[in-house]
Amino acid sequence: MQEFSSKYDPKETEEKVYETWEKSGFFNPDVCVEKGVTPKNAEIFSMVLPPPNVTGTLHIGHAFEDTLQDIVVRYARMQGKRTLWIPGTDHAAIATQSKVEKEILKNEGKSRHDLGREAFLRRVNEFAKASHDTIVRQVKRLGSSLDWSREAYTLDEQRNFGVRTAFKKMYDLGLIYRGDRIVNWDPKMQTTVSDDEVEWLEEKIPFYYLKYGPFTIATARPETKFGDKYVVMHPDDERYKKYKDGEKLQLEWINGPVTATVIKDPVIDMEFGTGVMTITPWHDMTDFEIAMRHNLTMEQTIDLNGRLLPIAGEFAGQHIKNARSVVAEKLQKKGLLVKTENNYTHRVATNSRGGNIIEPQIMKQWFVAVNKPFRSGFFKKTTLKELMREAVASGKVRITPERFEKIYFHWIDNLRDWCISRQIWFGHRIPVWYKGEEIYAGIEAPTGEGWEQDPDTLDTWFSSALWPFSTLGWPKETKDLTTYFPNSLMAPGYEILFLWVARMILTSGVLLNEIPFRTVLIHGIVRDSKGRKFSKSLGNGIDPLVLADTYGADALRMALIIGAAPGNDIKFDEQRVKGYRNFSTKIWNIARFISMNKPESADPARVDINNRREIQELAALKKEVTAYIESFDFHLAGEKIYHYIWHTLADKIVEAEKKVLRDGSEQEKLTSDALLEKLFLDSLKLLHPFMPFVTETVWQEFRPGTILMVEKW
RNA sequence: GCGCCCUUAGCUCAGUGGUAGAGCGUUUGCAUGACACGCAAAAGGCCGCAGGUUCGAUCCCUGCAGGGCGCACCA
Repeated sequence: MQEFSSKYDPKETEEKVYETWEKSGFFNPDVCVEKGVTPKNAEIFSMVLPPPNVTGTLHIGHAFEDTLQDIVVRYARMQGKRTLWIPGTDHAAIATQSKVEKEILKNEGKSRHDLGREAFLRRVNEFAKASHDTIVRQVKRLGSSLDWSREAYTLDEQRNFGVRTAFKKMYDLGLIYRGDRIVNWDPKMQTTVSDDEVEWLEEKIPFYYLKYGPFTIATARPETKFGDKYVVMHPDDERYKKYKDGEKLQLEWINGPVTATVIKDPVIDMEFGTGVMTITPWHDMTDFEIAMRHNLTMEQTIDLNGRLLPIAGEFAGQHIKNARSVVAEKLQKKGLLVKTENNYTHRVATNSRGGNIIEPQIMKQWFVAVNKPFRSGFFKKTTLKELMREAVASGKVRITPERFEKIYFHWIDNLRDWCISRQIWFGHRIPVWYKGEEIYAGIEAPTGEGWEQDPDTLDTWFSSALWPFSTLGWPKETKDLTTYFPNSLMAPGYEILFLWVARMILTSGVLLNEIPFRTVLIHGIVRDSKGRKFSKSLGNGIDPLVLADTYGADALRMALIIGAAPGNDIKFDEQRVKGYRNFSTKIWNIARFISMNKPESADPARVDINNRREIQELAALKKEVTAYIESFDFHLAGEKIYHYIWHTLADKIVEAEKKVLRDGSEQEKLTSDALLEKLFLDSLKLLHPFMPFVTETVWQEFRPGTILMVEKW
């Protein structure tokens, strides 16, 4: 055994240890089988890393997420399971594109159009590659035991083939369609975004009461109402009983006389405002639905750049955000403004990627139909919505903590068709070609002249949705797919339960007639010490690598895990990392103590210690820790083992050993030493999933040539 | 509006149907065969409020208050 240095330096040792693991090949379950570490018929444990976006670097939330997973994976591996954990990264279409666009604009004053599609994409890919390399380095630094030989990227060749295949299959089933529907349009980024990517922000604005013929209507957005020619009220509203559904009225409006039609619809809230409103179906989701129900004509008022169209008369060409006050002014001049309420709380739709205001538009886009019945071998006749619900309701997929199942169902109930086409360049090109009126959807381009591919790309979540099986080689019937699918576990944060988890269940159900994973372990968000989210604008970011370098990745892992009950947010406090750094040192010093005081003739095999109380105590602890890990209560498991090592093993047993060394007989010394070493090494095993680096380092000092990572639990 | 969660020691949080635990912090000793990133000890809590179930509730139920979040969306 080597001499233990007086101080444990995590920074120095951790990188070396990771190299040892990588060289061993044991991150790859097939190597474990080949080398006889894992039996061929061992139970399977498989998982895919939620792929980090290639938009820069990892933050502390990734460190938390990766640690959770690494604990499960290391535990499974030590349990003797055939354990696979696949790494990868996500191209994150819109997020990455907008990041690069901003950078190029800032540094070179050029837009993506100045560069052109091809040159711009080259730039984005370069950026993505650099981010990827940084991310991989970071993930390794934190100790994640991933099988790098199977690394995937949501935008690589293999995954692109999967995306095209998925699109084609769902198109053939009638589950992907092209249609004119209202979508969330970001005029600044010039693209649609899905409902789940819209973020509603509150703002205080004036609320206008306007004279609309015999009615008074209330609105927060007079600047959109030029084309309003339907006036809607509740069928049971006594106040407006004398107006009949479909009745036509002549009235004076912003730019002159219009013919208005009365519509009766029960969505109207009689209590709100005056109980009457006019509708703008082209630019409002609710209005659009009313118009669809009553088969009304719809007219565009705002163009795709956010400017008013000729329908606005004298205001045509004005940007929508400047129009409100001038339109209100004109209304007042015409005597149409009844009153203004100030300080009205309004919710504005913004794009969560970039924060621009959303102006809904009716556009021809590609959608996934969630309410359309279709036939599917396993699920019989169903809809995607039912399929998603059924997978969880039946218990085939278990979401834990359980409360997230309720949230999941609630979301499904309110789900609308998913808009999957984006007008950005970076991403999977939609596998559809046009020639005049002809449309061709296929995995490969059609033969023949004159076909032109759809210029749009797919929502990034469309490719992420395939992740649990695209990483295993689907659509090819690979050995990996038959061996490792469905995945045992998936461990995402609750903020992507809908964006991602639900959609993986969807695609897997349609394309493979199977659930993508058996268990979903949901975790919370890491917040700063004041409870705020980490964000660039607040500048409160903490670099996990700086922490790992200062205190050790082990310490960072412990600080993130202990005190974090499943699914709960955690407030991050650097003090805690420091505390667990001290614990690493403690372990190092126990090792030092044992090696310094080892009797010359020590041979553990010669002494029988099986009946010792301490052995049974540790066995009981092992049982407890195991149960906690099995139930995903890592915070309890980690605390237990931490407490045992420090306050029992070090404080009690090591102290007792000192007495034996001083006063005991030769035989007592041998027994005591054997006992101590056994207890120490066994507790290292229990701690290994949590603090893989110190435990491995110390283990290899005591058991040269072996690797703790693949020792039996 | 519908739904989910939280309220426990100064701080951050675990936890259990039998009147409570950790880390950090605080106080007091201590250079004791590894460790001051340490050792030994201590102080500190009507477990948000009000009812109910129970032999017994911090834990289960109901209501209330405060805080957080999700969905829907109010024109």
